[in-house]
Amino acid sequence: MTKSCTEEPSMIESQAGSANWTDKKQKPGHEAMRQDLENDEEEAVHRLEDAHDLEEEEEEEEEEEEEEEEGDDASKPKRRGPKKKKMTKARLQRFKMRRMKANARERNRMHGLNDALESLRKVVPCYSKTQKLSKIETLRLAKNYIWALSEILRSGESPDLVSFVQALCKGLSQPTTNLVAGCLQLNPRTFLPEQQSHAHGASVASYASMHPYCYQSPGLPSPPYGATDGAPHHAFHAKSAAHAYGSTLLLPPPPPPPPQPPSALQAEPFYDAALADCAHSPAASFDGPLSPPLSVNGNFSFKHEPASEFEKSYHAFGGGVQPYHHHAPQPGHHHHHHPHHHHAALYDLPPMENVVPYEGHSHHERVVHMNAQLNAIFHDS
DNA sequence: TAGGCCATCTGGTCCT
DNA sequence: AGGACCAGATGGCCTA
Repeated sequence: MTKSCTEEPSMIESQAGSANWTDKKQKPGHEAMRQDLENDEEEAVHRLEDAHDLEEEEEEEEEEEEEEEEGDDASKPKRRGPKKKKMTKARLQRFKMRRMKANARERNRMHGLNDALESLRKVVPCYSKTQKLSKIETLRLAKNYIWALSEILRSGESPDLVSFVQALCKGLSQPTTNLVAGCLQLNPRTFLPEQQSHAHGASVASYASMHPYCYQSPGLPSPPYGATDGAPHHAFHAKSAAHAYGSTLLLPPPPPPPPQPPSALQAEPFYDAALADCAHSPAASFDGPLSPPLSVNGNFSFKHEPASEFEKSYHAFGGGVQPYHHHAPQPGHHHHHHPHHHHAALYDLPPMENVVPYEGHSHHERVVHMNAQLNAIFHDS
């Protein structure tokens, strides 16, 4: 960054409200604040735009001013390079306006990013409006989730619950791991090596057979892949699609959800929004146009990461004990909404009662039901 | 108080 | 030139 001494943006930092904005941040929630900021921003921009009319006149004065300045500054060494223009009032105004517009754009951009992240939260396990996963944990969980589902398609086998949850939790912080386990109603003790044999007794598919009505599409919605490139749309093609693409796994859309008994809906308070969305439109929980097919390359594929810790622990849902890295980042103890304080530490052998089901029970059931459906597809076709 | 998370501002870079 | 994207800096909020 090359700052000229005459044009010093940091000096402008008191611009029309940046100080006010940070002050406001203290009070209301972020959502309310967002609106406040935008209002303030608009106001200020308008003010500046009004002031813009004056610029033309001042512009002419500037030229003269600059000439003068050149002359009487003989004591200082002359600066080489392009002549720096003095920050006159008009220029200052324009700079402020540019800066404010850029700030507004940047805010909107970040809001869009956050909205996208929020929609991602809704389609990975453990969504809750009130207890949000952090951004980084959302991304990690989503990555694991994609990988796990891809693996189901690739192998055509139903993973056992423990392995599935382990896969989901790979690389997540301890609190989030607890959360996911609780969310999927998995006894955290089953993560322990000595408990593995018990836990692996029940497969996802067999669990699904006991909970046939719990699948709901928002948890595993019709994904945004495959619609733009002629990839198979019908779930019936899942197996062939997965095989056809070899190491680049493409996830076909999941089968349509089975009929929902009213009870299943009622049991899903934290999916209400998603369910409502789904009621209006099957794709309502997704924003914008469909994305290209998901490629499970790079981080996920065996081909590219043949010995990753993730893969090893997962090993085709055969199960494995998730190692706990004590240096793993702790996502924090987050505001009012952070989930981490609501679940005892998984690795600390909490008493069972400390690990409460996460805001209902459904996602796990959706997952297992989906697995059962995938299995049915694999074995019937 | 420290640390995690977050929103915002900011200047640089790249692209159209 | 202007917008999008990015990363660094800053400061607030929250919990342990």
